[in-house]
Amino acid sequence: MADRGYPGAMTTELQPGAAPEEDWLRLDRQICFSLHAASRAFNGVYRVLLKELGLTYPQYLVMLVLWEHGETPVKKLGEHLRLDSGTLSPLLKRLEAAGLVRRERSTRDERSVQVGLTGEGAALRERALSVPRRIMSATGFSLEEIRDLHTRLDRLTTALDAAALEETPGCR
Amino acid sequence: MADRGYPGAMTTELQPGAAPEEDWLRLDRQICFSLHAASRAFNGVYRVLLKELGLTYPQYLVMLVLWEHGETPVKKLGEHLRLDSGTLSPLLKRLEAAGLVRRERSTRDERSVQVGLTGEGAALRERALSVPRRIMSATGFSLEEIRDLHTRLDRLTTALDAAALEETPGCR
DNA sequence: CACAATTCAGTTGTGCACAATCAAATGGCG
DNA sequence: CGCCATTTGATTGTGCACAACTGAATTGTG
Repeated sequence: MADRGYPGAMTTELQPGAAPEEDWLRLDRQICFSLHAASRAFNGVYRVLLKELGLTYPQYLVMLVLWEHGETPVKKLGEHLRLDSGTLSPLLKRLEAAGLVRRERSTRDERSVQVGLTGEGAALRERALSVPRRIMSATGFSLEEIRDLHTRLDRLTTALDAAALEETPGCR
Repeated sequence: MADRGYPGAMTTELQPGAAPEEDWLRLDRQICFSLHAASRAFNGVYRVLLKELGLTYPQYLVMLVLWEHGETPVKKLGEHLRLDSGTLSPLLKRLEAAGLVRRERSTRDERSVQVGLTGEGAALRERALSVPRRIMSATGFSLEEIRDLHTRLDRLTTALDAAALEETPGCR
């Protein structure tokens, strides 16, 4: 414990191109790792808050989409949340088993499955209203800071997604 | 796709305390979600880069610790990475099966298991040296931006961890 | 119409995250 | 010594993430 801080910061002043690759290895761990850790820390707080709603964090994300947009096909849910059917199918079954959503095949296109809210699922929204404020206060960040962080993270995600596509071996 | 931007930004100007809780719900999705998405996007890029090393991202994190600190007990690994034995035990077994690490019970304290590098595991470090630079370039961020982001994320993680402890029902 | 390509959800398999529980080893105390 | 709390890793169970594959339905093309 108590190993916060930059392990590379003590060795060199890190001018671009001047640091040996050794230092990058150490700094790197801090970059990717801090994001990883922040994501899990967020998950931990949500876990506590959402337990009283009977939701996991990804299930909460699905409910947010349904509360905002109403009935939605699985495909669209996946686009909103960037999740594929391998993740969504079992997750939606659990939400259905919990009585929060309905799943039924579209009559127009038999390939599509429409996901909608049950009365219970729609009612849960009221109890979820306090969650965002409590999360906000848990971060200790101001609204402006959160916005700024959000902008940076979105930029990061866009860049990383693009890089992953270029880098993928069978894709050039 | 193309739903980047703040869904709440069009409705109100979001002065603290002035926005109705409805808007918080929507803004919230963007905050937690952008972090979640960034984390998975990072994971995606690492997945591509690390495939040629035969490592997953969490396995790479373990190797980073071992390359930096040498032989380490499981307990210490967990503290460095904030992971418990339920995650580490099977992960380490896979690394052992891949011939990259050794696991052996300490002779001093039979409860402790020391994890060390094999020759192959130590040699892998050379091939991993280029990873951080490639990740850096994938983000498109400057060193300064990365540092700044790192600082914010660490602050966020610390605040969230503290909040989770306070919020935990059986802990007050 | 027939047939190939595409779209969409589901299934399977692997791996990570974490809570809960267990068992063995250790160390302290009477 | 005998007993008990603590430490430490392992195990089990649930749920998410994602790749690869399956199969049904739809669409495009000749």
